[in-house]
Amino acid sequence: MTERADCRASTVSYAAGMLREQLLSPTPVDLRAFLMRALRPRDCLVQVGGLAEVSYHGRAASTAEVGSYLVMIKRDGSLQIHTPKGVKPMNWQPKTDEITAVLEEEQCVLLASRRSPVELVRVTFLEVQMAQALELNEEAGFLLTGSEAQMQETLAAHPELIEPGLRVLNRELLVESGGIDLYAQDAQGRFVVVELKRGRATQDAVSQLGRYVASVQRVVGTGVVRGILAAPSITGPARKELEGRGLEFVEVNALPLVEKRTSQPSLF
Amino acid sequence: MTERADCRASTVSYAAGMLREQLLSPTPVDLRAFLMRALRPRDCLVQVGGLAEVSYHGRAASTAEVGSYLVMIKRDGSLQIHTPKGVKPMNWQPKTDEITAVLEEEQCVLLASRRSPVELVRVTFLEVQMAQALELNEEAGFLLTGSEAQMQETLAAHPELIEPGLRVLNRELLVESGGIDLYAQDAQGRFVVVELKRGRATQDAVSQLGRYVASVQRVVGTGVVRGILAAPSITGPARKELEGRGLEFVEVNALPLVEKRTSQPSLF
DNA sequence: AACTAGATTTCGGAG
DNA sequence: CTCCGAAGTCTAGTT
Repeated sequence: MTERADCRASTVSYAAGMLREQLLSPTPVDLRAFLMRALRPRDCLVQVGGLAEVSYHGRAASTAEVGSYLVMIKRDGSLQIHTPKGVKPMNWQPKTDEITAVLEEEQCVLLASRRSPVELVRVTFLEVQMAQALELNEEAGFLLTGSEAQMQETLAAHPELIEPGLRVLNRELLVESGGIDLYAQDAQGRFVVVELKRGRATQDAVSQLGRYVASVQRVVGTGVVRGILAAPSITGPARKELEGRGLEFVEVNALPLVEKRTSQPSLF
Repeated sequence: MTERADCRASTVSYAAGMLREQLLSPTPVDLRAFLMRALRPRDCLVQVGGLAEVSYHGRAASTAEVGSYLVMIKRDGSLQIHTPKGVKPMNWQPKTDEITAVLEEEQCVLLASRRSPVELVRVTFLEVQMAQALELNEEAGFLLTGSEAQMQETLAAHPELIEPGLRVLNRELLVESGGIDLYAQDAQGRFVVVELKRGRATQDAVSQLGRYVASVQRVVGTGVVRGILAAPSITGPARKELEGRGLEFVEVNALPLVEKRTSQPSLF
């Protein structure tokens, strides 16, 4: 108890380093002041953890009863409210037009609002244990491999991986119903629509391919238009649907095999 | 500088309260010990912030150069690595089968692995500023309004909102191609497949409806099967596709009515 | 602003 | 375990 009383006053501040400021068990008044101070410059990541009540009104509406939540506000004004489980926040706001902290009935209330769509997240802090402002400044390069875009690049350069004699005419060709991943011609000169999926292909992918083939068919007229779904695998129902529609499946891998590392012993 | 030196040693521990333990600028050895200690019981939320390098191998592969990141590990073993921007973490793992901290070349390395799919997130901490274990235990009720499920409930009870004389036979009727939101019969006794969307209906929704109608058609045989897409609005191309397939669109509102609160003045 | 489609989508539910 | 579909999906790209 005395410890907690002590904590109330404790504040850590460093000129340099990552934890710019931290309050333990602040009063509503102190918390509000902290939030205003920490959020204003929009240059650090702010977190508040403790007992709170959360409501959201916008595209839908939600309420969360009093519980332990961790609120995170990033420099770009994005907000997320985490529960003890799961990657996905309980409530969030990708972009905020206005974010304020007010005092209401002796409690600190965080309001994050957005126009277009009109949305409001409201967090009522009842018993805050920790509030901190983190400096998270060093941004660095990030590289992702294995996306569908990369797969498209590879297959555009090596269409023989799909079928011998295939020649790619277009990538991302726009037709009325959307964008065709690869538009090609086969060895017999027939037009081919290729739809790529980086993961297991579903019925949705078959529908997509079907739409594209129909669009091309309308333009091409009488000639035969083939449709190929290229993916590492396909679900059972999707295969049935595909075959029923006279479309084809070709197995291709999104990730070009990971080389085994011989330099270091594997940890697992 | 002296402050930072002081911090190295600083440790906060409380029997009760939310911040169970916190280290500022720990050494790799201390950090590893902390992580093992904090992660083992799987009863608190662990965060580590500082300079790190991150790599991911699994469904895709990614590498992030040395930068400032905030690592969050929840009780359920989910992991997320945040940059200063955006709701979505740079790297994540929804569930982890094993999570360990090891010392490698004098650095603390966090390894989070998963089978099915095989995935590994690897975080090499170079200069940690803050590591903390938060108690985030009070779980509470969460209620979301305006979901498609609620819309389905409302319309199942009041099918006349879709069309006079409509009688609902089934909700979530499973056919080979998926689950039909509402299966009904119209005033003329024709079978009706209703697909609901809480937002603007797209071509995908039309495809979905088309698949369901086809499935029912195969079962019913000769009789006419109608397909109705019920949503607050529909995109242009989706409407064209819909009409081309002989399907129908009915405008319904997702959110019934939000009661006005008269007890408190609105904040906006 | 509208529309499309990808995503390491996540998450939950049914079989 | 597979499969399916919703989601306040988010996010990026194009018209």
